[in-house]
Amino acid sequence: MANGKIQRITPQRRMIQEVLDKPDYHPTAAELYEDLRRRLPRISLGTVYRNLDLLVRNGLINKLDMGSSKSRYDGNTKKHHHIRCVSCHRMDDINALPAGQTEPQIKEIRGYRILDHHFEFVGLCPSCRNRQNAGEEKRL
Amino acid sequence: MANGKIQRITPQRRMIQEVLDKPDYHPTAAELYEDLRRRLPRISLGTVYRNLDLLVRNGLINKLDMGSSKSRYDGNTKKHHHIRCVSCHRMDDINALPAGQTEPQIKEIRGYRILDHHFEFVGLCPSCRNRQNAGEEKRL
DNA sequence: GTATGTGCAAATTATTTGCACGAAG
DNA sequence: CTTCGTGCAAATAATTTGCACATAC
Repeated sequence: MANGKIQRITPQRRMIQEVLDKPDYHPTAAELYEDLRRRLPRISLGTVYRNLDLLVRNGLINKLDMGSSKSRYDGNTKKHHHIRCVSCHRMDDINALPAGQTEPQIKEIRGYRILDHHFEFVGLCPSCRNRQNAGEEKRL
Repeated sequence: MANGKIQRITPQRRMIQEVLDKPDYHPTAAELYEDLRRRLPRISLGTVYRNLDLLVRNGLINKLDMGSSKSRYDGNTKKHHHIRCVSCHRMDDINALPAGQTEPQIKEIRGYRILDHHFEFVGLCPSCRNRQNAGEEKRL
């Protein structure tokens, strides 16, 4: 993986993209690795990380770093936002902003040239709302 | 640090809060540690992490996990948003949303009970705009 | 005086990388 | 065939933790 361009299509690479194409699926590298192993038993975690990094650098997937030490990856490259569960760390897509909200069009703030923006909503997912006040879940 | 409540005020704990009170200051744990060592030469990195975690759990500071493997910490607990430089990872506060933007008031999306939301703007900070197209900086 | 907090060092977790072999083009 | 990619294992980087001593209250 000398430079940053994708040169070859390997089964590993193709499968990573294919699996990440599911909607509302934002796995960590380790979760993705477990998924992939069912179909490519000899794949290694290093290969998963190398390919994720390559796909991110080529703009084919996105890396999400939010509220956890582990990165998550998102195959949906269309503009959208996320909602994350504070309790179980589940993450889902939000394709349209809530009523009355519009995407900011501004190009400069505080001297920065603005390239992009994200919303993140934080809350309790449907499952965690139920067993809510059952104390903190995994607090990773 | 048996449970989650702050029991005692130690010089280390007081100094961490005091240093984090500066505006537009969002250091990583390691950066904060270096800062603190100038005034408390014997402080340890473990103590910094333990106190940051405790302060976060008590709502006295915020932890920011965005676009990097290192967490940053923010002493400003008033509602605000951030802009982050893609190149040098500098991060600044945005206290008011851009013209036309309002804070979402919605309480539920996709079955989640919404507790909070953040905007993050991403762009090039003033310094990096200058030496821009000078290729990628530290890509941490 | 006692429980909580600290410093230190070792442990853990997530991610990255060197190297020899394998496979895409 | 040649270069790029993979598996494996070891290396790094960030964060957490066990333990004996120190200190806030």
